Amino acid sequence: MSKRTEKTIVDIAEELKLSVSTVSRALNDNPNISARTKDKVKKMARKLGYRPNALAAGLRNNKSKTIGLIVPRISMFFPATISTIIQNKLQEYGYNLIICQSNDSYDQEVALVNTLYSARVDGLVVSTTLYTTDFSHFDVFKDNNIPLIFFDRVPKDYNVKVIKGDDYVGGYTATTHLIERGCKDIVHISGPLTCNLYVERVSGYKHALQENKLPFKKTRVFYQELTRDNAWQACEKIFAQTPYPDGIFASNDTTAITIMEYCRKINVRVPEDLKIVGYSNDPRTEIVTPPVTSVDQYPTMMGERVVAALMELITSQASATAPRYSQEIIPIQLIARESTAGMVKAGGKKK
Amino acid sequence: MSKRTEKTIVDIAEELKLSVSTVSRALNDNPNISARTKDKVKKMARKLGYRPNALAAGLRNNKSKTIGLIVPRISMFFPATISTIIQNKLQEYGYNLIICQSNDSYDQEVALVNTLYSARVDGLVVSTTLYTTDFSHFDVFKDNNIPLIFFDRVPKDYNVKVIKGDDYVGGYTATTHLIERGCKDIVHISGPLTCNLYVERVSGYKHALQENKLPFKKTRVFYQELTRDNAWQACEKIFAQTPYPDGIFASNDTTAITIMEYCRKINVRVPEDLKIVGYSNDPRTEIVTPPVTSVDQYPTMMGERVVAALMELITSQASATAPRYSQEIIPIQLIARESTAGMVKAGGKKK
DNA sequence: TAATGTAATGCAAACGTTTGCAAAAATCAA
DNA sequence: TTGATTTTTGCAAACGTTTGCATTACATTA
Repeated sequence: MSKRTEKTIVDIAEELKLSVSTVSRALNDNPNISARTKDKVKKMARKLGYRPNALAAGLRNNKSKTIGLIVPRISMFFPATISTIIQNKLQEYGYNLIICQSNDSYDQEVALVNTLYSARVDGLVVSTTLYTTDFSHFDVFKDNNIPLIFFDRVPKDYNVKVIKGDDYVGGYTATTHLIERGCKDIVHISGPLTCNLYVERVSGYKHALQENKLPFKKTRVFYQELTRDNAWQACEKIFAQTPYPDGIFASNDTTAITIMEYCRKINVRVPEDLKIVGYSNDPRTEIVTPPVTSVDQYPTMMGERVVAALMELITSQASATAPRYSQEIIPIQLIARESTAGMVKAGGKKK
Repeated sequence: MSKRTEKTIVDIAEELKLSVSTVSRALNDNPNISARTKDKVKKMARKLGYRPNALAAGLRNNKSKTIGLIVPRISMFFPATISTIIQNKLQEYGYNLIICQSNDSYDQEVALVNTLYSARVDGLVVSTTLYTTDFSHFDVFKDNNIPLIFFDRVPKDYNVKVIKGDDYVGGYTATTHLIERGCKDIVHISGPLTCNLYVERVSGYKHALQENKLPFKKTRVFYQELTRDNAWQACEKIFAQTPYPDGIFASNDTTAITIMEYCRKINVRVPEDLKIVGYSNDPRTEIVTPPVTSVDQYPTMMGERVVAALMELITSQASATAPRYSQEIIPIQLIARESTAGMVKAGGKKK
């Protein structure tokens, strides 16, 4: 193939009548190489167009200066934002990031974990699939003491470093907000309970109802992948019979926005007849009419904390005594917008 | 560090009293290893928890089974969608993808190109910075005959494989559409002209005007980074004096949506008083009120073509005779929505 | 000038694979 | 059985770095 132009430190060494070790040290600014030699070496490196081979260095050092990231999909606002932060922060530390998407498929996740291990990443950051309940495929990383961090969608009962949102409080806050605005019959559209964060949000929802002496009705909670299609279908069920609910707490913004669309179609007014709260504070919540109340998860903060924690793990890797797991909780904040404005009318509404 | 649990093919070989070469071949399904040995080897590999070291293999083979991708940012709809496609497709071919963001900074782009080269990626896919006009930092890849593909934001006057949208036709179609809907005074908000695709769209805009005997006025074209803030500021200028335009062709959807927001604030009705066309067919165009007409760029098709082209380059790499550059153009399609509905009123409008 | 200490460089092994070539083992025909 | 094939395995070098240890060059002091 190519024109054999790949220069190595050996070429530099020969050119300069130095040994490869000296060249290597010079390029790495090793203190016991004289300034003069360093200079010569670097000049020659530039002149020859030398490019370090990270594979070789990685093999020798047993570290790749590369971090793996697995998220369900990078096209969703929340993971996308976090990926961006992680990527940019990591770059500052001189690390590359291999971003992978599991597409919410357990099998793909397993496969990715293995190839990332093969790539000898120096750390792995994961937000799991909706359906990951067995985490043993991550054992390789634990067993080999390679930094492993989960964020947002984190494992239950698997000892590991975790950075998550305050989902219980999120669910509680969203529901309480609806109640404060006068809602008495609140539907909750949740993700599947295989994913623990939804369990917590449901639990927050439930407690808010209890605290306000409102009944928790099983028929008022939906568990489904939070896609547009599913949201639409849920609406068809919800509005197939009266009484309509007067509030909906949706566990993501896609769902919330879709519900609004449906409401427009069937002439249910938001917020007058129905109040809606979404989750994640996706920027789309601001551009729809009316703007949707949502729960901000501080993705920037979460991303920064992930990188900080990762770097701690990496630097403390030698002292294997440090606890390699802990749970860190990022706060949430409810952003009230028009979709939950005003008080609901006394009598409620009907078809 | 770790507990020295890293098993290698040497361990397998010793355990089985075979040579490492046999083990290596067995694991790679080399045809002249007997089925029996292959079986034994694979079983033992599993038993020992062997994980191939991609770095070592990469060093030896001079290929990393990894592709680099540089995009301005993965949080924007178009590059995000394409990245997703590329990632998923590449996975099928057994390649990893290192996704990097230049954040539209030229210096970062240069740095990324270098580290990706160091990582010895087997190919590089790029959508450049808005401000990249010198492409010499990509020479390393060309010189070493490593597959290099640009998409969407592609270089001008730099011989390389290019897959781009039909931006001239896009600009032309969007403008013609506005004219057909009755607009006579059309503002165009373009990206900076350092990025060639905007040059082409402007040129399409211009020709559409000419063809319809409408004057091209310099004061009616804005060149700016297409952010929300800039869009808002542009609106302040545009609507600071009468007559208002009756149509705006914005070169991205963020801008189009922001304009609509501004119009609502100052009580300009869309589409009655002003018609708006965006670009990229971001899903947000569908959820705003009114939905925004936009130009679909078929990101899925583009992503698939990128991967296809990449694979061609990789497999034909040996035969360095194949032309390593060419231009492929992905069609566009105007998606008409409410923001350009109806005919504009005869007399036009004013403050 | 010799002795001593320090600063700078070199040697060679190692990281875990793959692969061309040579050698051994198995198979077959006579 | 022997020799000729064919199938299967092994040897050893190579990929481009880094690093512990040994060695050389230089500077300093007596």
